[in-house]
Amino acid sequence: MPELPEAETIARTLQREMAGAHIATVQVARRDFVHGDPRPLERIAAGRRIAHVHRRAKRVIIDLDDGTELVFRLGMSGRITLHGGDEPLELHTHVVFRFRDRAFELRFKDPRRFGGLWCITPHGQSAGRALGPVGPEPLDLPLGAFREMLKRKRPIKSLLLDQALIAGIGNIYCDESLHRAGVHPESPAQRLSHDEARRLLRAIKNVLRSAIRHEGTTFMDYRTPNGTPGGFALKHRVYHREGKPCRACGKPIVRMQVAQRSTFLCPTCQPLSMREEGT
DNA sequence: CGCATTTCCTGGAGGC
DNA sequence: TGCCTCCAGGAAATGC
Repeated sequence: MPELPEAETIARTLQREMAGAHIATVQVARRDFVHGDPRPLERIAAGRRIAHVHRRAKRVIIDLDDGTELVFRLGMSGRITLHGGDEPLELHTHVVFRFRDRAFELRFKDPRRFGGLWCITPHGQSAGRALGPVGPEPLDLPLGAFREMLKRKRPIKSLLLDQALIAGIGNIYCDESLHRAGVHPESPAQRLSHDEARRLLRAIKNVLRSAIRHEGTTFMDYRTPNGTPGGFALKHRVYHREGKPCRACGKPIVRMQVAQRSTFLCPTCQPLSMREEGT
């Protein structure tokens, strides 16, 4: 389940391996997986050079030398991998890039197809489904702006998962951050104290930075582009640990539904925030 | 506007 | 073993 740290890991790997690469050909196996400029991606990208690879929110973005942006949204089962060209195409491989000056090819596969590839050309027609609005990057977010965001009644978990408000946090890192901050996922956002808000933002940044250092989290699908799993699962304190002892207090981790998502928490370490308004 | 619910999709897990 | 149902998840669409 690629969230911000997984996308960051993929982007860094691709920037290291692919910056400067000359695209020879592009193969699109599923036309409805590609959005944006309606012209064929094969013709837009072939012959271009990869200028830079970076990340925004959970998206991996390849900048081409003519200003075209290729935006990869990974959904939950999306994978970008580098393969020797002689390896057989895996099922659900929707787009393949081949290069003049690289031995391997770049493949984008996504069995569940919650992801997609957006081709944004500099003066191109912006047809097709557009990308939704994206909030600020959490790693750059100042406390003041974060507290401004919290002025809503919604459960804090549903707010942290809202990409239009804050970018890149998914189910795993949301639960981990809330536990580290000692905040209950159902706490109304506006009921968090100043100290809870400060702890939560700090926890989000620490969890994301730590996960990036470990190259992300691997439960099932996710791998770095070179095929190695991420190492962050070992550090999980609540996610997928229902019934197991809380690493802080020893009481069992509880599972519940919040914001239509499976949610893991320690009710002892994460009391509901009850601050009265205006205090 | 704000928030909840439904939908998309496949593969893996669990029941029998 | 094999078949069936259920469920995970991000985010857009729909409903109230």
